Amino acid sequence: MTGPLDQQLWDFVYAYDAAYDRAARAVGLSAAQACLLDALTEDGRSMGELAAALLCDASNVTQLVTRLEAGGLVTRSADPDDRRVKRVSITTEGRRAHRAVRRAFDFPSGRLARLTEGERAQLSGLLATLLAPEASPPS
Amino acid sequence: MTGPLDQQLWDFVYAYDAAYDRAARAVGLSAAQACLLDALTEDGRSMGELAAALLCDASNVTQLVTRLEAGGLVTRSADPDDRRVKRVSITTEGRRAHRAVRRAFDFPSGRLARLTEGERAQLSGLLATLLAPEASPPS
DNA sequence: ACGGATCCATGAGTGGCTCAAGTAACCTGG
DNA sequence: CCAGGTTACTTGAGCCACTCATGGATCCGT
Repeated sequence: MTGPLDQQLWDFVYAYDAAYDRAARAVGLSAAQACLLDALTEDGRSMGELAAALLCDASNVTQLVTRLEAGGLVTRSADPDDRRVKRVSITTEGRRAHRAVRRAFDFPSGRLARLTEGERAQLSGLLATLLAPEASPPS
Repeated sequence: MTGPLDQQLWDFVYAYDAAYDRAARAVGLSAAQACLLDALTEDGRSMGELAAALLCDASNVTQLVTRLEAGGLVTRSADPDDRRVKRVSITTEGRRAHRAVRRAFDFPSGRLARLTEGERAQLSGLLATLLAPEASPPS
């Protein structure tokens, strides 16, 4: 019993994803790289923290950071208190790229601008319901 | 001026994507492969039609179909009327896998079930506004 | 100081994706 | 009818994201 709403959701998510990908690519980044930069708003995060934030393997972060570092958007430095830990900092150019992606990613703001203030409030309420954590099953 | 609604949209899309990926992977497919099977509801589509439907390169479709064919979910056959064209058909097992993905992808139905009928109608209306094509610029 | 745990890197492997070049089949004009 | 252009797909090279297994360095508790 798959209704038109399911299709609308699919289409919306598809458009959203495609828009983000285009925004990142316009700045010369992949979506994953843009996400990593976004996770670096809080500067000086460790590789492990980034992996946790991005819900992926630490090894994946290593490679993403390596590529971003090669592009000069990010730097790696050993934590003085624990030399196992590498802290990643975003460079000035990295910050610029990050802002450029956010600017190019005009899909949400552009589309939401079609709604009235009241409609946005409605949507926010509906999303809050949809996003609420699952009811946890009894232990 | 990025508000909480933007964050909610991001979170929703993220959860939606992750759920689809998990559903596909639970059946032993990638998201892209599941999408291709989904595009094969209309059977006997050509490679080119699939590429157009998936908005990707024909070469990409070749590889996806090759892998799906190796898994026995799909077959390739030359079109008798135009031997350049390859028509792709979904096999019985392919149909089964496709149904399994749709069943495992319970995110939309599960979450939408939290809404009342009226709320779903609201959401549908909002999405219709958000998804409407851009106003075309004057020629 | 030893042994286990933690953090990260490396290497191998899979897949998705793109572009450029190739091949086979079709089609059209002379 | 056949030469040349077009179309449909494949192949190959290359990049990136991602995972898993392994390894090396550092830390920490006993």
